[in-house]
Amino acid sequence: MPSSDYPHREYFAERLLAWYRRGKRDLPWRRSRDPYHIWVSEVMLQQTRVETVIPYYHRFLERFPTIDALAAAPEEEVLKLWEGLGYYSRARNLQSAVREVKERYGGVVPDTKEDIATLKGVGPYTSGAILSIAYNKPEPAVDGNVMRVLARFFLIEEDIMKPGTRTVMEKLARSLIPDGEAGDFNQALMEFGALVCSPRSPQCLTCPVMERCAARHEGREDDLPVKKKAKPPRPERRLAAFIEGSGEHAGKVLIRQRPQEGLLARMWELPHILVEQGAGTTDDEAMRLLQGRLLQDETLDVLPQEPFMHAEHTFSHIHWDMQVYRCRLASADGKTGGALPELTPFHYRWMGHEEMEQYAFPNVFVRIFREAFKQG
DNA sequence: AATCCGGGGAC
DNA sequence: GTCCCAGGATT
Repeated sequence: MPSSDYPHREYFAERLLAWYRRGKRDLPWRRSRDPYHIWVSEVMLQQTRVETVIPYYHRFLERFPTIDALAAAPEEEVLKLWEGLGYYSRARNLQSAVREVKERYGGVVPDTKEDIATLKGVGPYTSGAILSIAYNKPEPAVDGNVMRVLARFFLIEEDIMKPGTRTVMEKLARSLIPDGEAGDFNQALMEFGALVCSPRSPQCLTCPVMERCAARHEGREDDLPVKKKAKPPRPERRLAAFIEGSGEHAGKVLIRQRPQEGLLARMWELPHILVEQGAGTTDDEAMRLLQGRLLQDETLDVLPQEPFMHAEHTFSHIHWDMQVYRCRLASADGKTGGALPELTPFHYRWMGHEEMEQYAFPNVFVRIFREAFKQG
């Protein structure tokens, strides 16, 4: 159905815009007009809450205030500033795209859909967000929030997980933008979704457009949007080695860097192995498995000593159940400086406690280190 | 169309 | 425990 057939479009847009201007939140990126700053905020906000992003946004722009600064930075430093935010390819893509802007566009963030959509990590949402917020161009910025709001007010019952539904939403959202008000209107839509038309128990009693909300009239605001349920994360059992050095490496812990691609790409971690679900259920068996597999796969000769701690971590699609064992190196003299594993996908290194700030770790390992160093 | 890619907060 | 969030890339 054509967007022009949806009723109360003008009412909806004007009321929402007025609501936004009456009491919009004072967010850090709303204090800047720099398209680069807007861009950074939008990438950080992908799948991430406003409150989570704020401290990262400040730290990131303090260190990389300009496109030139980010373009010139070492990649590890960018990754370290992203530590804990998740979806780390966002950081790599952002830096890659910033370098592209510097080289191809003379350091000016493009202001056309065609150009900006070619940048790495800039999809339909981020493209529309930058064009509308930074340049006030009448492009829709449809995220999960916007789809929820539109699904309710206009009673759209298609599954919002289907790509086709997104197209419908984008057309409708485009048709709603008041002349010359793209930036504020798009932000109004998202702010409204976050504060009033929330996923669960929407605040209909304070809603500025409740009178003409189709879902509200049908009493179905709790049933919309329709969204197919995601598959549960598959369980993975992992055994990790907390290996403390001796001799010249006394007081240090052996860490390794993950491969260039895939899950947690280029992040650092404790050496660990993936075992079958039923395997290593007793500590004795687990320690045998750990020793055997680290030797076989990584040519890393360790002697597991005792269970150290247990850690769980859930990604979108995987659940890690990780048992950590305190280990010693098997080599008698402890001299392993030239004998760290090679010819594996990982890069090994000794790390002193005070060197943690140089390496980016997934949160599950940050938690383990924090607990380990607390014990001394 | 389905899967991969983090982490945390609200309930 | 459950749900979902200011999504994008890859296949």
